[in-house]
Amino acid sequence: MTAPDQTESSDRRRQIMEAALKVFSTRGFQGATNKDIAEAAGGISPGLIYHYFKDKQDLFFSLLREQGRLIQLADDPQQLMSLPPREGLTLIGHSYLGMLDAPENVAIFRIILTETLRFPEVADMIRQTIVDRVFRVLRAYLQHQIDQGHIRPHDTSLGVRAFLGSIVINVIAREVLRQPEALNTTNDQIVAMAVEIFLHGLSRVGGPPDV
Amino acid sequence: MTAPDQTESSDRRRQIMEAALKVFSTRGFQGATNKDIAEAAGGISPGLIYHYFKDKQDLFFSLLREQGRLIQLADDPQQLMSLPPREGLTLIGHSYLGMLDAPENVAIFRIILTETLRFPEVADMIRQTIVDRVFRVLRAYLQHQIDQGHIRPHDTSLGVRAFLGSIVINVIAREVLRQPEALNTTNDQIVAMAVEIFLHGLSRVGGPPDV
Amino acid sequence: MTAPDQTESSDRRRQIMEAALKVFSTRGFQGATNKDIAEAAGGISPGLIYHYFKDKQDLFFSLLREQGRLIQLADDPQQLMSLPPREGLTLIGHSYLGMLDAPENVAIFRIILTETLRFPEVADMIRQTIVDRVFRVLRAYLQHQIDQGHIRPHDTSLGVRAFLGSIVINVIAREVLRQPEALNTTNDQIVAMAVEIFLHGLSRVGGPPDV
Amino acid sequence: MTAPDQTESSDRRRQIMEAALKVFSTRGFQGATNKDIAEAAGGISPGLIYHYFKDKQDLFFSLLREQGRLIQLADDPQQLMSLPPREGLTLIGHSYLGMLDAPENVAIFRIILTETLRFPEVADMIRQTIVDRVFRVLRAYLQHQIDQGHIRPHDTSLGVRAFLGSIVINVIAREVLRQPEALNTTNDQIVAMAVEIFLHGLSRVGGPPDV
DNA sequence: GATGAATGAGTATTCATTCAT
DNA sequence: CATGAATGAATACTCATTCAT
Repeated sequence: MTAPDQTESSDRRRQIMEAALKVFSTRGFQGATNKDIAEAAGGISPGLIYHYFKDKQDLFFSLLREQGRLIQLADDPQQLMSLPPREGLTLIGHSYLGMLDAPENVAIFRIILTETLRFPEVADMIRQTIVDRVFRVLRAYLQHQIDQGHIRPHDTSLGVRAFLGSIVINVIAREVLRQPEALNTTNDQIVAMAVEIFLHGLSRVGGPPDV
Repeated sequence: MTAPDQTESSDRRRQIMEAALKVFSTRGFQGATNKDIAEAAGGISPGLIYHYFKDKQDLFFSLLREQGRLIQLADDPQQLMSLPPREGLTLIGHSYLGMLDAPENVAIFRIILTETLRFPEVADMIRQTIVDRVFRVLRAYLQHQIDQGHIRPHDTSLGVRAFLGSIVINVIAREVLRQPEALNTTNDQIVAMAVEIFLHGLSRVGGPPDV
Repeated sequence: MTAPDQTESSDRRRQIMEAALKVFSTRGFQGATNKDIAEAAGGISPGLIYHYFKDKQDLFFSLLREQGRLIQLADDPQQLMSLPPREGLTLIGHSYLGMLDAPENVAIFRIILTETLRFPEVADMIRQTIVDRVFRVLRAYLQHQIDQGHIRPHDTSLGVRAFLGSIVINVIAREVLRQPEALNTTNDQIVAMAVEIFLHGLSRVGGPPDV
Repeated sequence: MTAPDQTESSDRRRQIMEAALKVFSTRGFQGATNKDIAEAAGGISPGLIYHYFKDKQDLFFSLLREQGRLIQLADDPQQLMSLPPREGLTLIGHSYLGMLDAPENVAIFRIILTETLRFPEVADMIRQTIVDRVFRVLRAYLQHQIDQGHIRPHDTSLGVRAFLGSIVINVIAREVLRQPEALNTTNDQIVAMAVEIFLHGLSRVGGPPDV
């Protein structure tokens, strides 16, 4: 008659993880108390967390694992591959940057930066569930464009990092350092600049006409 | 004949700060206990820390402040300005990246990423003592090259971030995420790629000959 | 049939306050450790105190506030007013002195003397919850007796203090200074002397016959 | 050539005791740190205290002992005894109350109230050096007046306390409870009221004419 | 499932006291 | 005499975790 227990239980579990995501992202792993999390989860009792998770660290890792899986990337390689460099990179850039705009993902991003030092496993986990996926897609795309003759051959591992770095640093400047200039920059500007540089550079010599 | 002995007390202070730098950078502000720091400072009594610093936060901030001041940048603008783009950017890139190679500075970098969320003041301090100085030098250089006609006019704020981002991300990949590919990359490769992309991009169309 | 069990938690709270009252009154606020209090409260864990009180000062103030409320005074003004001076003052004197006989109230009295310097708020609180109430009753009574022509007009504020002072000093002599002579004096003697003096004085000139 | 060491040393000792008197009286024994005292003593080093006193408690007791001795009372019994009741009591009252007006003595008074509970020895010491002396003088005076037929025979121990209590309570009301009415009262008013009550009481029946 | 009282192991901090200089 | 660095013991307070209900 009643809804299956399983669902109800999963809801509660998810509710706790969502609360934990918020709290961990603002206070860090050590700074977040179980009481904080319990309150953020709609005022449940701190003890209840231990019905769903072995301990605080288990909650933390479960959170990263499951949240990491939810992150959506430019994951339609089929369609991506057929795009020419400017369009493809713009798509990837926006996809990646847009991902960092969703509050849950900013939270994850903060946690990565914050807790990776304390828990080496977090670095591994994040690499496996997020970073490597992005890199794989982007490297495949670059290789494809090289094969197509649109882009010069180069160390794509370095190339991928250079391209993503020129985008991601803006998020750090915004969210971590809160640099005034960075706060006024739109995602469009960021991606356009990253793509333009990646493809043509800013040198006047031998480059395309002025931007 | 020798320098006066009065440095003894300052030595102890410095000794504590150096220990704290290590401990904070691996365990974070909250994770570092005074006991840890006291042990790292050669087994002194934890109470002694309070002779030199008001409290843990004072130690932390003193540390960042004084360490931040020590960071040496490509600070000879005179010589820098006269260099053509490739040489100038390479110099800046190496200067910046080399700075991050010194263990104390990697520690500072980790702390920045880690504690900036918990202490907004840290973001301010770091911006003032480090980031803004780097940005100022680099923006001035770019503007100069634009004025000279070597580089196309563009939003230099975005340009600076793009260039530095394509370098700094390698440090994150190395030190934070410990990506295997990033660990095998030399500083020379990183800077060369960043400069090449920044100046000419990787597009075959209208670009220079293959790298 | 029996009262609901929900008092369990309040019982614990009260148990802690009672223990604290004892410990504070003998060791003072600073001298009382949470360990002392926890042990006096039946060997509970010191941490448990923080379930019921924000911190040590909150426990201390809660204690004074709630205990202060419990103090019963000659609070039936109706009946009091109709009594002639000797009976009325004797009643008030005994009521006040008897109050100081209860061990909890001696404890409160000690705390007042002891901590009022460190916490000005304690003085305010005690004045409001205890002293002002006593003074109000007694001043009203004196004024009434003046109006009735039984007592000469005078500054009743000073009069009240004189009467109470001649009683209270015996408690100080007993409980604080432990003067041998004071220890042998009964409450009856104290009150009788205070009343006699207050009404007739001890001068032979123009006074009543010998006591 | 230099002043005798002994004096210089005594000066330093006295300087520390004076500083300690101030600090103890505002912060209590436990609340006063050696650092506080050293600073109040003109910025000497905390360690120096241990040249003159065995430990903090020794400083505290030395202080009370020596300060107690300094307190000057209505100590010319010869002259006192010859005064009639009103003049004699007024002199004693003013002498006692005036003593409490000197800041050092208010400090002592506060310390008595505050630390007597923690150190039973303090009660003994104070009783011996101050209270008993006052009582002895006053009891002798009362007995003399009784013998002279000026005052009715009574338990002079109780009588002394009643008289002093009606005065001292005003100091408590002022200094401890900070009662607004008490703050506006002059010493003259206090003593006059205490003497008037002690001699004639406030009853209209059989008393002297209105005050 | 759910609560929240209870514990115990920690942690920052304070401070009297010592002692080398 | 005098300093102040150094210690160690104490202490208020926090919090993850457990468990009886």
